[in-house]
Amino acid sequence: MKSAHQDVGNQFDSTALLRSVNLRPTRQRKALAELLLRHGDRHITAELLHEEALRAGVKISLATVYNTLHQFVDAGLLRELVVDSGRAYFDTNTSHHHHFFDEDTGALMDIPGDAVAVGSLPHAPNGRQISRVDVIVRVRKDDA
Amino acid sequence: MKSAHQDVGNQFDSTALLRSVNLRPTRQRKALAELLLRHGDRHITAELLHEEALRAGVKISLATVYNTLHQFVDAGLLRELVVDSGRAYFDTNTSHHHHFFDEDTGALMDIPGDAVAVGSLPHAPNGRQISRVDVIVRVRKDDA
DNA sequence: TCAATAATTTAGAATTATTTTAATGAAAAA
DNA sequence: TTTTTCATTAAAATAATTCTAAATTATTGA
Repeated sequence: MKSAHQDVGNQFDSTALLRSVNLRPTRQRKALAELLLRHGDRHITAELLHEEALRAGVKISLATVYNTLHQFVDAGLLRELVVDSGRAYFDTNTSHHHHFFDEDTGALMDIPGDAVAVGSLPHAPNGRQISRVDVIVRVRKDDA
Repeated sequence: MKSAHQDVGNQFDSTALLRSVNLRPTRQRKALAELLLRHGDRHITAELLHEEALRAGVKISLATVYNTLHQFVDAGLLRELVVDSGRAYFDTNTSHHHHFFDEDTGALMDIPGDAVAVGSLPHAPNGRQISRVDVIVRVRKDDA
């Protein structure tokens, strides 16, 4: 039998995590943090995460999923990826790395380690500084 | 006085260009080809190109601008860029090069020559082949 | 040259992803 | 607790793009 407390057996302390980035540990934010960060690296859209939360029995609106994802990005818990226009992907891996993007399926994959090396960057124009370098390796079905 | 023929003094033959890629040289397609390809490299959105066409006195609908941009991409006359989710940019430079993206202003700039070198690419997963490698160097106002 | 055919354009409706609004509910501070 | 502040939500609003079906225009072949 399940205990009466809402202990779902999460392996990390989402409350502490949220507190550490100055976000109130609400039911919704804890649930999303657990869905997103419990497992290893994930690439997900707001829409899909919302569906996943609902399937997991979490009552949450799509607007809150959007809000929360953006707050997580601001807090450095997630990184936002732009690979096809029209939808935003969120990546739970915030360390420096690049991506494969499958043009046929829309799937995103991390490129392992430093398998991509960007040599010699140009310097940024006028009063600008480089904030990030994104490398997207687009792949598609082999025509062979 | 202007001649009675519709000779607007374009420096290249848009009709021939369109024919060469199997697109009928309609009034609208010729006008867009001229706006896009007359000058050097451009990065533009459908919305902005539409406004520019209207300002130039070309009667054309936004739907046609979208259709035409995609046809030009398919024909290899343009390249579509994805840099911020929500809007698509089209680049008149179809040769191999990369981009700066100014996160503050939304401006795109070509990165000159081979100022960016991508060393060692990983090979594509399973039955996939690499179709393109995009490098986007995101810049923002200097915090200094 | 001209009708017949096929391709293109268009206005407007529809779609998709996302953001905003204004009201209600929950967490932190007093 | 009570108050204050922050978060959530449903629903409406917005933005970019695509679709639809009708009207127009380009090309082809007599």
